Amino acid sequence: MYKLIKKEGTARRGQFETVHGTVQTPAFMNVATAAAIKGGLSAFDLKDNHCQVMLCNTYHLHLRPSDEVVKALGGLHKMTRWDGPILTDSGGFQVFSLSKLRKITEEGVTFSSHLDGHRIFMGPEESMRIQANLGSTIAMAFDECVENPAEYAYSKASCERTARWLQRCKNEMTRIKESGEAVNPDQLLFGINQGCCFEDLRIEHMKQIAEMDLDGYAIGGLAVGEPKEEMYRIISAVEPHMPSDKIRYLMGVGTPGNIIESVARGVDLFDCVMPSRNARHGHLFTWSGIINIKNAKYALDESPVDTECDCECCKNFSRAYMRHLFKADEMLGMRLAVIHNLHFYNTLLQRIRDALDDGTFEQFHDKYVDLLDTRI
RNA sequence: GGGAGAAUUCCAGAGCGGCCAAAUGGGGCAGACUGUAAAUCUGUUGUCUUCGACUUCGGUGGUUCGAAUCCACCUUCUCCCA
Repeated sequence: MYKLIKKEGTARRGQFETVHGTVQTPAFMNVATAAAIKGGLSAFDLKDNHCQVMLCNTYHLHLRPSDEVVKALGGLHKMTRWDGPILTDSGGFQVFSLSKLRKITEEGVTFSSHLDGHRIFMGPEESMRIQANLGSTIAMAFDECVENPAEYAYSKASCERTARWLQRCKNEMTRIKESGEAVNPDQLLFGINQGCCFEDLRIEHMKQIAEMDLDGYAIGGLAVGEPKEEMYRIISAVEPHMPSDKIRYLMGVGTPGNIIESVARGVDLFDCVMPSRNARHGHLFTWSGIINIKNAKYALDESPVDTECDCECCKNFSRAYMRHLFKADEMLGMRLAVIHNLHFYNTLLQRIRDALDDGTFEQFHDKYVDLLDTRI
């Protein structure tokens, strides 16, 4: 359950209690789509790098190894050896990202598997059943993430359908818990706000789902191509209508600057593939801006990736060595890079919490909001 | 000693008279990435200030309106026979 500790303006410092531990917020969840952090990291690496919540994906795990197998293995926690909170994404984002391979109806969505093309049907009930089998701490409602830009009429219809799907999610989760078949009987459910970039749709939808007494509220469908000013505008429009006694999660966001700006607008929880994916591609976050470790200028640079960082990579190795590992295509380079970026993001959120505790978040914001997103 | 073949832009390797500054890989340089179909994708890679111009395909001559492509010789390398 969410407990607000302190506010600075709209920004919130709080904590979120779950059966798998308490999350200090604002927090960043580390993405482990297929129950592993891409780049070769395990749950133990996440622990070492101050990760609070691991995020896994319903769709991917349903395909492989299948949620029945995960259930047979005792659930995600036992399988991955991660003992903290796990949030499972519902598969809703794949409605968006697999857009060329899908068909949406009131019942749900028919996908083509990205692995072998076979047809898969997933609706609210299927998503809830899969997430129950996975045994995550937090299940996300099955929603439609509408692409941007979108027609108003389509956004409205989609939004209303997502609201109906949410009720079905809630009903199905209740049914599963009552049946005694859930891997985690205390599994929480978060609802997801949609409405594209239309403030009235967003607000109306938010008011509607706020009445459903869910365990947390997410803002979805942002950072999908719209300018960041649009994203901030929507967050600020929706925020006053989000229950203040519930945790708020901005899905799929974002850059360090996006996170700082969104915390300022009242968001508590984030996730993003950016730190891990960009790390695999050689883009590393530092407290002075973003570097591309593959650039020739680092060939003889013996300084660490970031002098302020105390991750395994920065404590032990030079930029020159990291560049070499990337150019030589050595797995170690990628692993160290992912460790560094996740450590950076988790530290970023720690510093944000510290600033909120000290009442100095505004200064922190002004110093870092642009700096951290700058390519150097 | 005799014979056969080959030399192409950073590398490998196409090209075999004009559509060639020269395919395709690799390498190099750079860019993108926001609830992960992503260890992926894109651009660029002779010189000059863009259109365009200029100098390139071992070397030197030659044939031709035109040569990386044909001819002669030279150089180097590979292979075969002694």
